This record gives sequence, C-alpha cells and structure tokens, in this order.
Amino acid sequence: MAVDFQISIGSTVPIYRQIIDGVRRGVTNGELAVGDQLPSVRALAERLLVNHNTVAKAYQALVRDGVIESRHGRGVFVAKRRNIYTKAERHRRLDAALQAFVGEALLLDFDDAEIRQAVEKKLNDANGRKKRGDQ
Amino acid sequence: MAVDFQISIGSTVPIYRQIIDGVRRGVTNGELAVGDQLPSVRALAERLLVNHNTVAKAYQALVRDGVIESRHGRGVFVAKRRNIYTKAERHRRLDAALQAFVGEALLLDFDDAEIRQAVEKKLNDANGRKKRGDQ
Amino acid sequence: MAVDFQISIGSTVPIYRQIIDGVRRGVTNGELAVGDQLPSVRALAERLLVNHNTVAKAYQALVRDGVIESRHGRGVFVAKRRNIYTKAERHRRLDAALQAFVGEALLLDFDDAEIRQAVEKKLNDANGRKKRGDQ
Amino acid sequence: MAVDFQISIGSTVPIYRQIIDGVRRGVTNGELAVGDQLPSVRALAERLLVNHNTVAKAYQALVRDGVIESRHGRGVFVAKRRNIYTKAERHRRLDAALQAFVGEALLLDFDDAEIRQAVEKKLNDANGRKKRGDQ
DNA sequence: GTGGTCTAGACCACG
DNA sequence: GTGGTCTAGACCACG
Repeated sequence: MAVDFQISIGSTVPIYRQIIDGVRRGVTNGELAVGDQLPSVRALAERLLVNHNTVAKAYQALVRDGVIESRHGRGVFVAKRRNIYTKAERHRRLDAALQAFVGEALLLDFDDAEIRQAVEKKLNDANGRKKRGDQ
Repeated sequence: MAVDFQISIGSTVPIYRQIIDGVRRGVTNGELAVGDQLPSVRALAERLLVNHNTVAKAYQALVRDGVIESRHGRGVFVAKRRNIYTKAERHRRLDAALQAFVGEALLLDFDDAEIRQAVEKKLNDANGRKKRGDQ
Repeated sequence: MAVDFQISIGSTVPIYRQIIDGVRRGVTNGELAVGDQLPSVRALAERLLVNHNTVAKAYQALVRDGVIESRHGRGVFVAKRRNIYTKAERHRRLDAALQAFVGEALLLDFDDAEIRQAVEKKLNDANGRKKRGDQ
Repeated sequence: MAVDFQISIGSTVPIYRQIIDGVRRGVTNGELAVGDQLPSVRALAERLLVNHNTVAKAYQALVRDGVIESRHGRGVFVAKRRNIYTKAERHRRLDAALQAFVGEALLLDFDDAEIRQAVEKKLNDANGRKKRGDQ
C-alpha cells in the first residue's frame, strides 16, 4: 500500500513535518516496504493540496535521514533501513524531548499518575492507527 | 540553589526557549523556591553569552505564565504557584507537549517499551530530586 | 472589516500595547471575525510606521492569549474564542484592569456618578456596534 | 489628620504611584486640607521604608499636577485646588482608560451585568475606605 | 542597578 | 512573501 495520509493545515505542526511523519509512519507500519516507489514531488503536492516546495523539502529531509533515496531520473524509493545516529545521540535527543514534556506537565500541575496515563493513551492511539493502517 | 544551566547555541531550540525551560526545571525541581531572586537580565545574558533582549524575552514569557514576577527596579523573583488555566486548557497544553515528545521519540525509532521506561525513569529522577532538595 | 486603528507614538502606553488593544477591540467589536487574516507583520509595521519587531511582539502576545493564531509562512488569523483561564484567574485579571481604570478616573477627579455614566455609555456603544456589525 | 497610608512592595503598582495615590486620596478625603504641611521627603521615605528618590519623584509629580506646592526652605504644603486639564482632555483620558478596561473585560468573556457589578463593587470599596478614613 | 521598550538590520523556517 | 529569532545598541521607568 502506497503513501496514504492527510495533512492538517490548521495544525501547529509544520506541513513538511507532517509529510515526513507520514512517510516514516508508512515505513514503520510496513505499508511502505524497502524498494517501494513514492509519488513524485509534484504528484504528492497535488494530492495533499500543498506547495510542491514543501513536499520537496520533506523528501530532502527523508533522503538526508536515509529513509528514502532518490534514483536519478527514475523517482524516489524507500531505502534499506540504516541508523544514522549513535546510540548515545539517540538517547540524548530522547532525553531532551522528554525533559521538555515532563517539565511542562509538572508545571501544569499534573501528577505522575496523570502523566503516565496520558503517555499510555497517546501510545495506544498511535498503535491503534498503526494496526488499522489508519492515518 | 540559584539558576544553574547551560544553553546550546547550535540547537534548533531557540535560546529564549532554553532559558525558559531551564528556569522552569529549576522551579519544578525545587532548586528555585518561592521568593528566590533570579539573576538580573543583564547578568544572565553575560553568563550565557547571549543578548540581554533574549533573556528579557524569556523572563517576560515566564512572568506571563505566572512562574516568576518582576518587581520594577528591583529584579525578578520566583512567584507563588497558581493555576491560571482551565482544566480544558491544561489538557490541551499537556497534549501538545506530549505529542511533540512522542513524535520525536518515534522519529528516533524508540518503541513503546523504551518510551515508557524513559518516562518512568524521568519521573523517578524528578521525585528523587524533589525529596532530596537536590539540583 | 480589517484592522483599522492608529497608534500614538507620544503616549505613555507602549506601542506594542496599543497594537494589542487595537486588535482586541476589533475582535470584541466583531470588526474582525473568526478566520479573518490580519495584515502581515511587515505590512502593519509599515502602515503604523513602527519597527516590524514591535508588531511581531504584539502579535505573539495575542497568540499566547488565544486571540489570534499564526500559520507559519501564511500569516496570522483571528482564532476561535476559547476560555483558557480559570474563573479565579479571570476575576484576578478583571480586577487588575478595573483597578487601573478606576484609579485613573479618580486621579482625573471624576466622581462615582460620572464613572458609572461613562461605563454605561461605553457598554451601550459596544453593544450597538456589535448588533449593527459596525466598526 | 496628616498623611497616613501604607505602600505595598509586592504590588504591580509602582511605589511612586502608590505615594501619589495616597496623597491625592488624602486631599480628596479632606484628611489633608489646603495649607497642611506634608512630611519631608526623607521623613516619608523612612516611614514608608522606601528609597528617598522614590518619594522625591512622587512629590515632584504632585507639584507638577498642582496638588501640592514646595515652599523653598520651609517644606511641602497642600496647594489650593486647580484643574490642569481641559474638560476635553480629562474626558479623552477617561475614555482611553475605560476602553482598555472594557476591552479586557469583554475579552475575558464577562457580560455587561458582571462588568457593572464589578465597577459598583470597586466604587463602594473605595468609598468605604474614604468614609472610614482607612488606607 | 534593575527591568521594559524600541529600532535597524540580519538570518532562519516555512510555503 | 510569511512569521520567528537574535544581536547591538539606545533610551526610558523605577528605586
């Protein structure tokens, strides 16, 4: 199953980031297998009703991160999975993101139980989408 | 035990955001108690090697959120905690912060178990620090 | 009917505050409806003959208060009204605003009857404007 | 009855403004009659536990506004009442202050009845203080 | 000395 | 072209 997601204009998440997330989710899901071809920049831009520069930017970021690869004159394809960050770097980045989240939550006066529950719910929602192949 | 954090110029996180997060962490930690004075705008700017306007911007955001208060001509102090947001708004903000964290974690290819474990560890660390009154 | 106000450079009220008040007045008037686009930061700066940073500061404050929302690369729009503050916080803010008004009125030597009358007139004007959809 | 008020350090109202308000309230009250002598700058500074520059600044503003007058080498006295603003100017300033208040109130989603009630309460509180000669 | 505001100008992120 | 961030430097308000 090819790329199949929607983007939300109203969201605070930048459109190019939503595209990146959509493609990565497809790859993680198995919806997109290694070697599968993605829609061209212009085709995806038309389908999502966004500027083609925005799609191009997202594709570039995905190429940079080794998720997809561009084969000159033929199109864009899902790349063989490889890790680009060291283990230490991945954990450093995770911790920074986690610190920001937990700090905000504690400042908003949520307690540990509420935080755990919110995390659990968010993970379940994400998994639900994955299993059903939803957007 | 006074403000004690570093900022990273290279980061994609804006400097003023890093300052906000640093102060908030101190407050939630207990490192900064109600009534404690923060370093002056100019003093912190010198210490962090950034422009004073950048520190002022961060301090003003903290004032708006009720974390600190500014007493004209005398300095900036940690404010008494008060809930200013409705329940709905608190949950909206929690979800936005959580979405940013989980999105980043999934992009970094952490799975649910790893995310849960990282959250658990962070909550335990925060509680440990609070109990011991550590930094 | 678009943003339409003047700012006064000589005033003791900071320019960015005057911009905030102008936009808020438009929104409460009904002059600016949900979804309406505001002039761009640079366009409004040119029109008001002030620096673009000053407009950006005002817009950001309005975003924080949920009055407007910024869509990256596209502009700034009037947001759907939502209550973000607790009842206590709303009353705290009402009282602060009222204190400032009554203090000024008493300094100007208006008596209670005159103050009541001025408030009454202002409320009637606001309602009239709202009903007619005027500026 | 001489000057008799307290200032509040924690308040967002600047100290010099609180001093001005206190003296003006005394004059309006009748606690301070035309020709009464006020405490010297240093005496009042000591009594209020504030910087003497702050008192001097307040006195200067009161002199400028014609509320008090300084008699060289003898002290500071309550002046004969005179209006310094034209009627139009007084009303212009009242309206600006009122617009800011009502705008904030409407944005906080208070309705007309609530606004009227808050104004009424504030005026009554101020009168109560006046009648009892309280601060 | 403390924070607050503003300008001019640069550069980045997004579309 | 849109908003966001930052710097350098000025000047004001308050104490």
